[in-house]
Amino acid sequence: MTVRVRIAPSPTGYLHVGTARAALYNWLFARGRGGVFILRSDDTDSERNSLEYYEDIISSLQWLGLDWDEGIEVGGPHAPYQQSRRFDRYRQTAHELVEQGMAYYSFATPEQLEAFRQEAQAAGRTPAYDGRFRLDPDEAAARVAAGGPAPIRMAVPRPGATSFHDAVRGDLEFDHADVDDFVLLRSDGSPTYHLASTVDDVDFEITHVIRGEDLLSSTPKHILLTTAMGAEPPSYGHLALIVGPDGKKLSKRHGHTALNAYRHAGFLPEAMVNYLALLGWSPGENETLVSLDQMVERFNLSDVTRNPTIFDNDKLEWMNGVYIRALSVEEFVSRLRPFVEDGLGRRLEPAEQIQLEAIAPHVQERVKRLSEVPDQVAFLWGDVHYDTASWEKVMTQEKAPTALADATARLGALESWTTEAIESELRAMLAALDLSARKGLQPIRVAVTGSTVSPPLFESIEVLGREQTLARLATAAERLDGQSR
RNA sequence: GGCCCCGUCGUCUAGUGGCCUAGGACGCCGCCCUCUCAAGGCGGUAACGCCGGUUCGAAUCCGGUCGGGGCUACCA
Repeated sequence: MTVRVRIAPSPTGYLHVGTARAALYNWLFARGRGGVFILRSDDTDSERNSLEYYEDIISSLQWLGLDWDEGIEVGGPHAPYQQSRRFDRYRQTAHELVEQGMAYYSFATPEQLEAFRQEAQAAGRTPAYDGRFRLDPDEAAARVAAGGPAPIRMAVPRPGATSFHDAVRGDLEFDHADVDDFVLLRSDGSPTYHLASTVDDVDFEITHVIRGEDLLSSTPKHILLTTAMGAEPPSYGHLALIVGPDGKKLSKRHGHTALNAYRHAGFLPEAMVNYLALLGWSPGENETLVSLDQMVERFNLSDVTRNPTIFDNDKLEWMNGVYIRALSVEEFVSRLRPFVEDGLGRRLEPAEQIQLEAIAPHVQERVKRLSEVPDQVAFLWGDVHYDTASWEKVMTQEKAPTALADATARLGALESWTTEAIESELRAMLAALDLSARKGLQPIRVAVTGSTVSPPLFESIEVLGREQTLARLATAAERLDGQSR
């Protein structure tokens, strides 16, 4: 039997990192067994859906490199893959279940239900509605015919229990006393999540449902429903939740939960995928850096961990740095150009593009995120901005003026503007003034780049160019002079 | 409250009765390298929640306990 798995986000928010990880695991599972990966849109909530979120889900998945074989955008044999377009099918199913006596119109009032729950809780029982206010079929039918709106509830067989084997957690059993007669169809005729999701899983012939642990206790409902529909339940595998530093389900207050935030922050999709994969799964053999291909080869649901995992930004950043450094310089440049142009607020001129390519190898090993690059290369274009702390720290040194003057003279007279020549001139300056490289070069760095922290000085000077370098040395000298008077 | 899941360094994890004086990675600390910052190299810090039991032997099996989390809607 062909493996068919799905990921079913709701377009009521940007793609969440937890959903992204679930998508990745489903994708790995499918790809590793010649299966089919499906992208479905669980858009039953017309109030909160938005096109922006819908598009974000698609672009985020594409960015990660997770392609789907069937689903929204690409279509497939079971199209449409949007729940909002399948309401008739859900209603039909609910009505069929009523006819078969497996579900019923519920006329229990909210007050009755509330009182029941209170009482159950007070008595130390699970507040699961057991259908005690259910009308007999004839009376219910009469009230429906009279136009009384009512939700359709599942008639959960009691006593009874549902047991299943969870691919990551093992054998589980739920007593039906703890499963309530859940609503299938609301009184306004709209389907609940349980109904829509289960009907789709059956119709789309899903074989394995790999999803978050938050749905673990709803699984008996889904199995009951599937069976009631006369279908064979899929296998289930529940992933532990991704939590914040406080151990609670990852949410906005912990920081970024939207995958696109990481994209914009300059994380590479390769790094993101690698990190996400390791958040709850280990390839074994003490390995940390794993490519998508290797993951496909090794991924196994039984190797997925059961403990909740805390999202560790530090490790993600470290990993991203590793991936950035592994890029070829050309690749690095092409990926970071958008970030640089964004920072600049304009397109790069051809000459600037050449400068960027020249400085790239030196910033490549100094950043953990692409978004850090603009700041590091900003000194190349536009006016120098002197960082106050840097200036204070370095330019107040006794020999700073002399070093600037000497460097200006030497570089001004330089014939070939190469890193090597620049370095030897500046080292000659150090020797002449009896300064250590550590101390003597800092004034030059601040004069040229504006900060005590920059890419390597000699390379930076070469890339900046003779004209600009000399102009900046002059500006710094003037400014220093002005301050000393 | 009820039901369910989970419990190895700060974090992600390896570990499936002896190979564990518990391994790797991030972080942190120190040293080296060095024109700044990084990167890199070397070294260090640090964990089996607790109590019983089974066993010649337990991180690994069992029970309890404590702790954390999820669900508990005509949300998804």
